[in-house]
Amino acid sequence: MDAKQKLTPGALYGLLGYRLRLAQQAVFRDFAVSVPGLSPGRVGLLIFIDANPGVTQSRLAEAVERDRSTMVGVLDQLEARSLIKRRRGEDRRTNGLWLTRAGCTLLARALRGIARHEKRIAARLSAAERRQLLELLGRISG
Amino acid sequence: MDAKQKLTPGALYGLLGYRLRLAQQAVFRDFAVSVPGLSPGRVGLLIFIDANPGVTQSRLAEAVERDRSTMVGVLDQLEARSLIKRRRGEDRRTNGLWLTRAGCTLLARALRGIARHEKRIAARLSAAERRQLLELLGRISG
DNA sequence: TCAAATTGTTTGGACGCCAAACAAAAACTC
DNA sequence: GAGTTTTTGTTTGGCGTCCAAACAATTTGA
Repeated sequence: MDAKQKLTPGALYGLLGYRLRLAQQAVFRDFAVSVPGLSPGRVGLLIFIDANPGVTQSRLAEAVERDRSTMVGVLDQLEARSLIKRRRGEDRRTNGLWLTRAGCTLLARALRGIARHEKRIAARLSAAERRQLLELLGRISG
Repeated sequence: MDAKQKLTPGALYGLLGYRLRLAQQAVFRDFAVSVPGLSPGRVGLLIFIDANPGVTQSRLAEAVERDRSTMVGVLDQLEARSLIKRRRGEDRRTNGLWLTRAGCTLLARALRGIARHEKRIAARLSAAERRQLLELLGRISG
């Protein structure tokens, strides 16, 4: 009942994958607080569509490194919430993607939340450290 | 057909959460190749149980920062594969966890796979960089 | 002794990953 | 131009992980 026996982390704590998961979990939790109602992944899509209006589903999926088939359901939901619209392209296989006005508005709000979020996260890192973290992460992503 | 219009990443690429996801995805993909048949999370559990035989479900969940309720199903599966066993503790609410012999064997094999995996990942980083990456990730995880 | 907390569990929901298949449309090949 | 191949969006199904709320059994604390 007294002191719980100490837990030895074993090899676990030295594993990159494990440490990445812990970090990502912490970041996502903070994100959820700062940007309610929109998951990191979804905001990412909105940001990307905003920066590339008319982008195709496949190219979007490729750009954010997600599966084409995963994209369908997510976009369905965003469309159902009237945040984006699809429009058939001249290549009639494709759907072009645009933000609706509501989507723009929500994105703007989300971006303010993200700013707070990033600020809170970055508070634990100096600017140089933050930059280097991104650099090292980039090296790992290939 | 020629040059696809360039996609501008927008604010996305500067976001820590996004970059963490990309890195983790890359690491997990490589992991899946190096350690077939066992997800990173599950190997983590085996490692932890091995280092802390008799550990309780709740304490295990807490240690690896997962939910108690998530743990149940995963442990069910590991037990169904005869990799671990549960045994009721003297506090009769608890289940103590141990690796079975098969679990030990599989873990040993997995650890060899992980060694290859980490080596391949670490190839993109110097030892110092790797150390610093872990340090920075730790800072973020809180 | 009685109320409160803990443990494992179930249920239900959400998100994201992947693989295999399919029809429509476009791009190639001959 | 006819026929094959490729691409695109889609559906389906499965897996892993996360979270919240509830519950019975058990232990702890008042």
